[in-house]
Amino acid sequence: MIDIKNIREQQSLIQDSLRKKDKSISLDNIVEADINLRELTKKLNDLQSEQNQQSKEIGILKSQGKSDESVFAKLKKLSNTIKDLEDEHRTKSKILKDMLLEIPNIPHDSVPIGASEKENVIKKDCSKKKKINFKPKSHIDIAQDLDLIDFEAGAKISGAGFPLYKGNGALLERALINFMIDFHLKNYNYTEFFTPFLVKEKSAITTGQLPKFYEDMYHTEKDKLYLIPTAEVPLTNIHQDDILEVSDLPKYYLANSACFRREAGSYGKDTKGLLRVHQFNKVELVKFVHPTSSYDELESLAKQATKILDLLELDYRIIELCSGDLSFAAAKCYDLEVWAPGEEQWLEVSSCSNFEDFQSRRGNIRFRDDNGKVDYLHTLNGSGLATPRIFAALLETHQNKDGSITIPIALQPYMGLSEIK
RNA sequence: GGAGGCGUGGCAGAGCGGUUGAAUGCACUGGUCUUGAAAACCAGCAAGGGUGAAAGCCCUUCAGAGGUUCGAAUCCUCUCGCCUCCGCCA
Repeated sequence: MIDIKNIREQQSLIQDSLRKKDKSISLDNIVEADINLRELTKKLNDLQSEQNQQSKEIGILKSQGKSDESVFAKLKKLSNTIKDLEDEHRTKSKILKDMLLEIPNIPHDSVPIGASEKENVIKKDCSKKKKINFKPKSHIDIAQDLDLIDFEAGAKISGAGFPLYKGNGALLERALINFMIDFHLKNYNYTEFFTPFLVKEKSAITTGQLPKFYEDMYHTEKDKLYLIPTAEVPLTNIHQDDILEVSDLPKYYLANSACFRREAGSYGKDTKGLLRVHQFNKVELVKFVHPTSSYDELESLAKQATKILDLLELDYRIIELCSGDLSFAAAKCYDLEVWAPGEEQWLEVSSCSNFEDFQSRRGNIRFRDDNGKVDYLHTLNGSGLATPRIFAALLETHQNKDGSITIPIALQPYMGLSEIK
């Protein structure tokens, strides 16, 4: 959420910035609603002040046994006027807040300007272009040949997009998760969590999934809970409504979780295999940091995630997203993509974003600085990493001509195997 | 699912429907004292909004949302959370 005060003071500047993300955005309605609301607030405050004062006087008189009931009728009228204004105020604040919740975050100045993913910038290509001197199979064929995933059974149980990992496939999935968690814990100062997978609406508003992307989320009708699309949601909301001490920052949190995505609007795209599924596992990294350090933290976050790819011996590149491709809540974002030689395409396996104070404002996550001043902190998150596409790229990259898969050395202790055949 | 209890400032814990944003204690911050520290003593110590150059002034907030009343932390209703007992269950 953008601070209404900023919008008020520099509407055109902010609007121009937002249009780098989405050309159709206008702040006119918001500014008008804000002016309107403040007028109402002032009127209401004045009346409340009057009411408070007069009620106090009555109290004093009464304590002296000199109560004068003749003013009651007048005050009753005032009281009713205030009630009406309060109703109006409530309604109008809610409307303004709802409008603000629909406004995306402002892209950072360093973000390249562009309308779509075509204008994303390849920041670094770290692929070694490992030679495969035979026609590589797709991960779907490999998984079927080695009996790692039963897509049909998954579809029977839950529908398309719910892969059923089996045997060494299930083992590989588990190994990947454990390897990644251990790597982050061993090398960086993270606290591990295991979170709820269902969250309240409020939590999904904090991180920016709601209200705008309601259609993308699974939710339970009776209890009005939402299945998390990423552990970012519960992790970030750990500090909902908290005021942290500056000495507690930065805080680094990590969790593996199942992630649930309806993928509404992408029917027919990547329907086969592991490239786009409704449920997958992801190790998520979340940072709560001081506002002055958040861009340094973003660089280190992205770097950290790439180390996993190095250790898994995968070809990857780092993409700097252009303004038009930035997600709703992000001010700046790097995507990591791995090369899948069977599919012959780059697969997004991680998104590392700085949200600045966008989420902290929504979730009321603040810190007290050295001077005792309270302010919103900055939040970041990054996948470290999402398994299904890693799983796919790993099979396709490390396949051998005889159909077997060589397990990267870093993963072997977790598999107890050096190859799958 | 049934029965009951509870929810007040960073924490603990008062609070008769009327200057209660809220006693008191602890913690914290500043000061006095001390060679230094501790102790003692003094002072300060919520967040949000509006207005203002600032000091200040005004408003809101005692889990959340409504209601009663001239006036609500205090009374009523609902919701949420926590605890205890019973039932069910991994």
